Amino acid sequence: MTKLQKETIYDIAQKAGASASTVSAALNGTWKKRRIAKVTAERIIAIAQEQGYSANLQARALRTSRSGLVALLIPEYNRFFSNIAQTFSAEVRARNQCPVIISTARDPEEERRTVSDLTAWNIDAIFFVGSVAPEDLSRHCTAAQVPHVFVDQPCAIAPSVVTDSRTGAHILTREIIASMRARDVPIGASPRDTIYFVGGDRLLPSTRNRVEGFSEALYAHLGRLDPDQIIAQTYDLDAATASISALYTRLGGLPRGLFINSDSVFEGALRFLATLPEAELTSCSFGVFDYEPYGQLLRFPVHMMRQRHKMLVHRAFALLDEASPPVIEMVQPELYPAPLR
Amino acid sequence: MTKLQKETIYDIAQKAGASASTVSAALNGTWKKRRIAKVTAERIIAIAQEQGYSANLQARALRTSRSGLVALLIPEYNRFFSNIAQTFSAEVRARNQCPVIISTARDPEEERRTVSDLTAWNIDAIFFVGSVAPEDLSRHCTAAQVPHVFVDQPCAIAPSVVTDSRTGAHILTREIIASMRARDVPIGASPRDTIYFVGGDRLLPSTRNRVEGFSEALYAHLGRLDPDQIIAQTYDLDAATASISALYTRLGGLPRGLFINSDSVFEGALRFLATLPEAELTSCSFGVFDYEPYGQLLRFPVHMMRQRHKMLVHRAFALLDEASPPVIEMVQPELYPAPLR
DNA sequence: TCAGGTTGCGCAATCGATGTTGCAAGAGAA
DNA sequence: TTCTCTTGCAACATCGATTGCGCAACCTGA
Repeated sequence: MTKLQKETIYDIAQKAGASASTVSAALNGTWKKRRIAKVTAERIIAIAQEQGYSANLQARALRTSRSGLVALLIPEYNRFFSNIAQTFSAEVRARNQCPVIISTARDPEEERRTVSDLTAWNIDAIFFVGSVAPEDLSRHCTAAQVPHVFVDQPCAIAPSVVTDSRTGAHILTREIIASMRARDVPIGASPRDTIYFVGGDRLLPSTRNRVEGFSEALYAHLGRLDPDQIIAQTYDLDAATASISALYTRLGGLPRGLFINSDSVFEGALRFLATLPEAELTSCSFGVFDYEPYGQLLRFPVHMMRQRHKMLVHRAFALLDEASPPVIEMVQPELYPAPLR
Repeated sequence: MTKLQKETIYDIAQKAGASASTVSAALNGTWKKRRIAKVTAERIIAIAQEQGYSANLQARALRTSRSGLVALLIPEYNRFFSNIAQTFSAEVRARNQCPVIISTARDPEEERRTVSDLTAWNIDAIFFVGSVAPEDLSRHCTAAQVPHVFVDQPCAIAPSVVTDSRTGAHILTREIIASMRARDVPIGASPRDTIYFVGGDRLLPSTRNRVEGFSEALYAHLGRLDPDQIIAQTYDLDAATASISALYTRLGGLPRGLFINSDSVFEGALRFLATLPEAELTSCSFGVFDYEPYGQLLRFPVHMMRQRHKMLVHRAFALLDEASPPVIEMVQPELYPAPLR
């Protein structure tokens, strides 16, 4: 069993008959540079091992002003962000640093506070995922000289890696159109015979780009587009339930196509959809901009656009490593078409 | 904009015409106790505010040997653990501390390393969720004098809060039985006309308890139970797919009842189930020991047992607060019966 | 034997915040 | 006026690891 009273390099030094600085050098691997005899270093290392010594990281961080901590800020713990977190953790571990993951609930104030906290911890780097106010956060980090990168939400003044939402939305929309045509829906014939875009926040670039990709694809097919077809105020789950329900009432039934922005919106929508008879559901072609394995197992066909979370994270690390200037790197999402039945 | 060079209490002291210790006292709120004049304290606080000062937390932690960090260790980021993480974060924030969430991939070695890391950071407390080797971890924490608590997986030598898996499994099993009877299944008539338990790790207490609850309920109804009906080696998703598939082959079809242990197993199972025609699915009554909103929207009825994650976390905090001795506190899960169709 | 080079290691300052101790100035009492 | 309190604040040691600097001891060649 290890000591109750925490050991310090001074304790080790005493036991090894050396000085604290020698111990420090030995344990750091800098002993060669500091011309410590190999035998001395090895003796010290052996003693430290057997005593179960581990350095006080605050002291080290205080001295070196590097904490060995790398943070990931996510809005919440949904499937997409959790996947990102998983990939991020593994990568940080592989670099012998410590991953710290914090959710900020899409609250700009909370984001700022968290960044302050983290810089007060001399954090080595911060990954922002889906932040609400990127530029503001970036300025904070720059002021505190903290390297940082944005994922899934671009920042004008910092390196960013984002999913190509516009192209993705375009492709997904075309898939929905194809699916409707396969069912002989007279696209555009009536307000119900078209596609509606639901969910997300139009003020955010990702939603904006998805709306653009959606609009382009639909316009290319139909030659027109009603602004009413786009209902994008929030990612909130309950709001999604309400939106779909309202749309249903307005149209007197489900539309023939639905473009659903994000998995939380999907989940919210399903709460309403679950109350409908199966026949109504199968009369609508669904496209979801996100991937949710359960989606493929529902009673109606759902096309999904999966964001490549591993790629996003890996590219983000690459940008950090090369101390990249502000650029926006695009990663293409993958289409998961609905299984044929 | 804040300074480029980080400010210290010494800088503030100079600007305020005071000493560092006075500044420290003023900013800590301990100025009253240290007999600093109110005006002085207010002047210092004002200056610190306007300079955007924030304390170097390593220095503070080094001095006080309290970091203000509270850690949560989870096996992975699935829905249940993510919910726990969310609740945990909020609670820690409310206490003005900093939540740190780390996933250890169910790897005991990784768990130990992480605990070492955390104690090296003078972590204030650790919450272990679903740990593989609780006693070992607990000893480590005790040695390092770190308060800790176990959630969802009991520890013999530390306070723990767990879901009452046994009672929950009993109730869920009865629900499956009721559902089978409603469909006029001749329970026990043939190997297919009964319930199979799939997934989880029998070496872990939670799975063991669920198996017990399941067995009791089934035995109470039938008066017998074949050990073959219990297939519980792992929580792994791919393994679950394989298990269900093998069971299907063995029985020449789906059984009439399935008790599915955890959402990851559910997801794995669905990969196979999705390949079956709808009629086969509706011939089986499903019970899942976990809650997954999508489950209520599948093409077949699924009964679910939801773990009360908020309650689990709140009780865990309570046990920590009262510096509880080793006890195991039970929290009842909630049944979410399949919606009627 | 001595200048000059190399090897091996310890001294002490430092990072920034905290808190104990002690000192000076003013208030009140004698 | 002198003595005792009280008030208000600064000096300084401290937490533990890191690192620039420098000092011995030893070696080598002249």
